Amino acid sequence: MKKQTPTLRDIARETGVHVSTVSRALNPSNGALITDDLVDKIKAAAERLGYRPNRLAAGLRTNRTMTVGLMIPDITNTIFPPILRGVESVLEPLGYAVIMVNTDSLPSRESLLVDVLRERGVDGIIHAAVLRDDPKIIEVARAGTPVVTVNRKIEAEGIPAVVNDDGLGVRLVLSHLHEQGHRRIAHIAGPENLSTGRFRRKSFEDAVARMGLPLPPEGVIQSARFDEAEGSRCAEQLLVDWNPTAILCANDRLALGAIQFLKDRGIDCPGQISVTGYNDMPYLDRLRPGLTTVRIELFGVGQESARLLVRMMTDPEATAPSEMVLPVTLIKRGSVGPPPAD
Amino acid sequence: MKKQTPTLRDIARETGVHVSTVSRALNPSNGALITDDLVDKIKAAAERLGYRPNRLAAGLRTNRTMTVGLMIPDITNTIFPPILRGVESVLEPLGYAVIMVNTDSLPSRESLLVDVLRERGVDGIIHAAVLRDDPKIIEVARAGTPVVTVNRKIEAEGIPAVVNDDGLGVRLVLSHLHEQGHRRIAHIAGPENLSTGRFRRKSFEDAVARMGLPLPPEGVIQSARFDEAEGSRCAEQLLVDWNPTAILCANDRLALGAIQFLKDRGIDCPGQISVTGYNDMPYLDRLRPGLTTVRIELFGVGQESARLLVRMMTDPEATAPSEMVLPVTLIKRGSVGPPPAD
DNA sequence: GTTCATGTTGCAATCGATTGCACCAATTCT
DNA sequence: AGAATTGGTGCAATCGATTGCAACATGAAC
Repeated sequence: MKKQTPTLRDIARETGVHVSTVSRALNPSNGALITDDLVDKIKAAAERLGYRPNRLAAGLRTNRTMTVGLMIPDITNTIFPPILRGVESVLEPLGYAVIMVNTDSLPSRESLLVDVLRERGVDGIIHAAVLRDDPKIIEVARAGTPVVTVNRKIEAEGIPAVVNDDGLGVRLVLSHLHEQGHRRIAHIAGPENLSTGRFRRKSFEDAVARMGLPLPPEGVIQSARFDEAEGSRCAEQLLVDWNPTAILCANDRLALGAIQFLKDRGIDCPGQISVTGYNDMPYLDRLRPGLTTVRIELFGVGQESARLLVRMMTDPEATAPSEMVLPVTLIKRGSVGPPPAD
Repeated sequence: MKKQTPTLRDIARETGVHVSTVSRALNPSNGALITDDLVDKIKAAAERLGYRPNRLAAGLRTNRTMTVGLMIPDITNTIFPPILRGVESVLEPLGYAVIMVNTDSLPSRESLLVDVLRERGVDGIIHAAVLRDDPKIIEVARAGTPVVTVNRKIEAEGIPAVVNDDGLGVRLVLSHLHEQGHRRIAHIAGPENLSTGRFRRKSFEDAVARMGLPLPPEGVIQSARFDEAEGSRCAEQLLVDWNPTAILCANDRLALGAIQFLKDRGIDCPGQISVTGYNDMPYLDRLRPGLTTVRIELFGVGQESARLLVRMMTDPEATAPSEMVLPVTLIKRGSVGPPPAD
């Protein structure tokens, strides 16, 4: 009843030649030249039988499966779907499939999932969930599997990274706030174990210092996670410890949480306190107030990382750029206004 | 430099037994019993060498790759990430990996992507992007690959489907609108080639008829896509052709588009026209007005479909239920109010 | 008419794990 | 004590595609 999928053998029998000939006819890059007539005949037979190559078998022999692994923290986080589509947009036309896994930013899961990918013989890994300390992926990269990191980078390890220009993004927001007249600008920083969190914080502190603005230790609050609840908590903390006129948040979700907190307290945004986000999640323009934020190139980041990986996979000797920085854009909406007239 | 990953052979050499023994020791279900001492010794050696099974090789022999395919229209559509996580939450602990592909609801892509999955020997497919006419997936199912459809179903084909109770959802919304006093209720229907679109429309028409409400042909507008632009277009059309006091949209994005259109025209929602959505996308509660909608169980749908698929994959003889209907909830927010006092 | 180059195809090993079967040893049964 | 059972392990074929090498045919060169 269930008919077996046809193999090279079936085509060989059908056309009266050897399987190796069929293999070469169907895959010109494989080796010797086959007579045009024969090639046509074989291709016709393959078509007729509905032949589909068995990538398991090919992969076993060649060590190339035409599948790549994509590791992200959590696909329900709105910034990742566009990245995935970007990755797919370059890999799929080339014949690659992608196995995606969610690490939830848990080291234990990450380690486990790397194995899941390796067992399936992925040709390379795009890693968008890099943690501060990440021995496993480094080991994999050392063992010869091409690895590209996205958004976050592994310090000092020769693994290429595709990132957005976070330094610029933070400076753009800061300048905007400064122009509006803000001087006491606080920061809700992202989790310490994520390089985005650390890097944006450092960019903030550097830029603030360079602009000569005041920044007491209480002016920066460390969040534990990139979510709304943490945003609310940190905003409250800020209001207790300091009295900023603006809060620059390390991402949109923290900003949404902060704004929610202000609203609950009856504090007007942007009337009394301005708030900014980072990433430009979808639908942010429909909120009240619209969130002023930094747009990063998600799709582009996905594309570039995939292109980089393809280069590494196809030419192991190619020297990959260690870092690729994509531009960012400041998106002005309603959550920023001039500070209250004291 | 690049060290080869260890194989069964390496463990066999290390422990002085035959590879088949190693295989059996590491995989008890495989066959005969091995002495406990030997098992321990082999496991220790495997651990020490950092052995990871090569699923390609195993899959080639057994026809089971512990990989499943997940087909969705577009992961950037917010309803799909939770479904994916639901699927993953049951498959991953069982050792399955998932290859996800985006069809963009294009028949050509769908057909191609089914092949992408089959070439990689997936053990089953969860299909959340079923089109009205879908010969390819039917063929695959007939050939013996377990297939489960999600949200949308293939009529009359014995392929089990996991769906939300759309009939109930539509009735809940309609009753709510009716209670608020609405009598002229229009519908922006989803694309005709998607079963969600068709089914919700039918549910709407049936329920409206049963409630004895008026429904001229102009009261239902057919959208071409589930997106905001279509929502706007259809809303405009409705206002030209009829004058409803409420618009029941086939999904949230259509509703958002409709509301945006009303806002642009200076028509108050819900003051002059009430609007409802369907699906309960994230962040809808933060919009102005908050969107009244139907919450469907996305994560749950993912889980159930995965459970169903696992059953089909592990026990080919098991009779799968043809359909599994999950409950829905009406979520009341600000976009619905009483109709204007004429 | 050999010899040699060239082009085309077949042969067989290989990738790593699984599994039916054979085999041997230790135990149990009669 | 000899036969039969059981438990534990090895042997070798197998899954489907790839690929180095051998083999052959053809035609050119001398």
